[in-house]
Amino acid sequence: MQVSARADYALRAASELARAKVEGTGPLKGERIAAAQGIPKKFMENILLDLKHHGLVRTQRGASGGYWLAVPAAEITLADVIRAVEGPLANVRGEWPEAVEYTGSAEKLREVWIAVRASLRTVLETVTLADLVEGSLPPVVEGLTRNPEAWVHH
Amino acid sequence: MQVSARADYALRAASELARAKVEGTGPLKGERIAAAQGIPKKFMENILLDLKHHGLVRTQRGASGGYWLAVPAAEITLADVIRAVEGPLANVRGEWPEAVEYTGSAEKLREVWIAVRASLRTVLETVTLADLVEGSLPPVVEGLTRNPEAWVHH
DNA sequence: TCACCTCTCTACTGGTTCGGTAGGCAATAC
DNA sequence: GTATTGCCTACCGAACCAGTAGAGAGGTGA
Repeated sequence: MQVSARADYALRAASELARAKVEGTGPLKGERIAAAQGIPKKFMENILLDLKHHGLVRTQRGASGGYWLAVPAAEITLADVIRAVEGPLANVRGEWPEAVEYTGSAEKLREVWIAVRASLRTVLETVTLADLVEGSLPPVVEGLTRNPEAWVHH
Repeated sequence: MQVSARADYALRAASELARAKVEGTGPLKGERIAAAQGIPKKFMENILLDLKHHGLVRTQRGASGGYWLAVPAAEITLADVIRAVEGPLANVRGEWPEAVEYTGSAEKLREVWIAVRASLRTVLETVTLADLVEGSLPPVVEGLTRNPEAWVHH
């Protein structure tokens, strides 16, 4: 259950675009975003292109060009961004959780994967880019982070 | 956010061992487990060896040998099995969620990853191998699967 | 003691993915 | 027309993944 560099970079870049959107400054240049978040520039261009193809981002070329969000930051969830660059949020050996076949004592595993995906969604589909910019997460998510136990790795 | 073949196989094999434990039949041979779950035998031996090294499984060699759970099935969670074969449940670009540094508008991402990990844990640390065998998941997890929306992929 | 069975361990391999780079092309502004 | 910026495809090395191989060690039974 790894979060790839690609997904992480995409979210960081998107958060920069969200801030620019909220603050009303114009298009952000790739150079600026990459520098602000410490992302290799060419790699990030690649990633932002994916976001553009999925309709999350708009662009303009030329001297006064750059990138900006296609819709308000509050309408883009983190799940939207991740799906744009990585495909489905959760899958089992390359298949959708509901597509995997289990036999005998393992039968309930399918439902477990469904539950896993659902729990991922409750976080990633409720947090929006606007939440990142504002610095306040939705109550459900905030609640998960309150438990000190959540901050230790096992 | 992929579930690897290794983790999937580990859980399936473990569920077979759990059933044998609950039913009180003796050690299970690798051959039997592999056949029952359709797992390549040598690959599965490899995986079960990991489970053994982590103290989840005991073994005996020879004609009347086989594999069995080291502790009752109700005391082994799915998270235990996954961690034994894959390491940490969730990490961001190879690091623990709480170790990743974010700057500016991306700062809240760390808390998001913490929440993601916490939500994974609420599923994988509550379901035990005994639950799989009995065919009844804990209420919290069962609840997640009840929502029809959880069964569609986006 | 011998034969046979089953797990143990290390190494290997072929293929895919991942993170990142390169470079030419297309559009925009001045 | 020229400088600037994004667009797009291709490429590359390294790591990882799924699976295989095979010799060896510990058991059992005769």
